[in-house]
Amino acid sequence: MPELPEVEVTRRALAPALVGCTVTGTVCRVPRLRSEIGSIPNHLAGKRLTALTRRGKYLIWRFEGESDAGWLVTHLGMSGYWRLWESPAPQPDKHDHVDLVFGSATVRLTDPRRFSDMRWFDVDPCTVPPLSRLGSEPFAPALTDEVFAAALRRRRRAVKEVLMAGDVVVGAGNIYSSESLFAAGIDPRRSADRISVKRCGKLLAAIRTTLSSALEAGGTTLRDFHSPLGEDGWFSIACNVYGRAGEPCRICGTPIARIVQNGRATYYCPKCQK
DNA sequence: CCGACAACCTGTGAGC
DNA sequence: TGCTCACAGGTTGTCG
Repeated sequence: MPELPEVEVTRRALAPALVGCTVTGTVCRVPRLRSEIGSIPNHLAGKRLTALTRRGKYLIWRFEGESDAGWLVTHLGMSGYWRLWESPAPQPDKHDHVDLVFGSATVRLTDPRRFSDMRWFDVDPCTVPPLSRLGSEPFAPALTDEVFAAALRRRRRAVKEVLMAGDVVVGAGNIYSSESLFAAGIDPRRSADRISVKRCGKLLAAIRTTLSSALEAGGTTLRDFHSPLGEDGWFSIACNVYGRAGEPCRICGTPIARIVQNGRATYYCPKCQK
């Protein structure tokens, strides 16, 4: 569900409330999400959260204890979200799987589809898989037009699939990949190695604009995304192509096309995107 | 090494 | 109303 903007919105809501606080309790109501999570409470008990950062769509929780420290890495999958309660959380509902209690504050992970995940790391998670395999952060200054173009030139594969793979640049999922390609006027089926340097620059700018405007809007085009502070189900961003198959392109009026790439729906304007 | 595809789950909306 | 089917934001593992 959540792409980079939703994860960053989550991070920004949780960090001020929780960084510096110590874990006083945990509850796991399911034995596993995508992987076993039963051991998580053992790792967290009594540790202080000293940083909450993000890499791609992963949240990285740095915990420090008296004698040991480590990192909790969480991912929201397709349908997960964290909700923050400053006072004791209400009775758990059907899909409320994990609570992390920090004194009077509780963060609760809810996820109907259970594709979300959490894992404990004793070493910096960015140095080991799967995070070590991730591509550049979209807003990293080191990701210049030239670097981006050079990376795309090495891929003989549809550019939409390259964006989705996340090993060149992270953060744009299925919605924002389609939207970015529309904004850049690039056909999602075009092989990544056949995009000019100039148009690669345009695509990178489009990815940045798309993600940052979603972020500014408070994070979402997603039907059932819930922000940690309880502002639910927004529709603050009107998509230009995603989910609009058959509807007229907002630029030229041509019906928006829907195709499937690598098992995922892709939307584009056959006239505006070449 | 790469690409195609299944798997992991539940919920929702469309069509009958 | 109620059934069945297709499809949904992501990642990972397997097979050819």
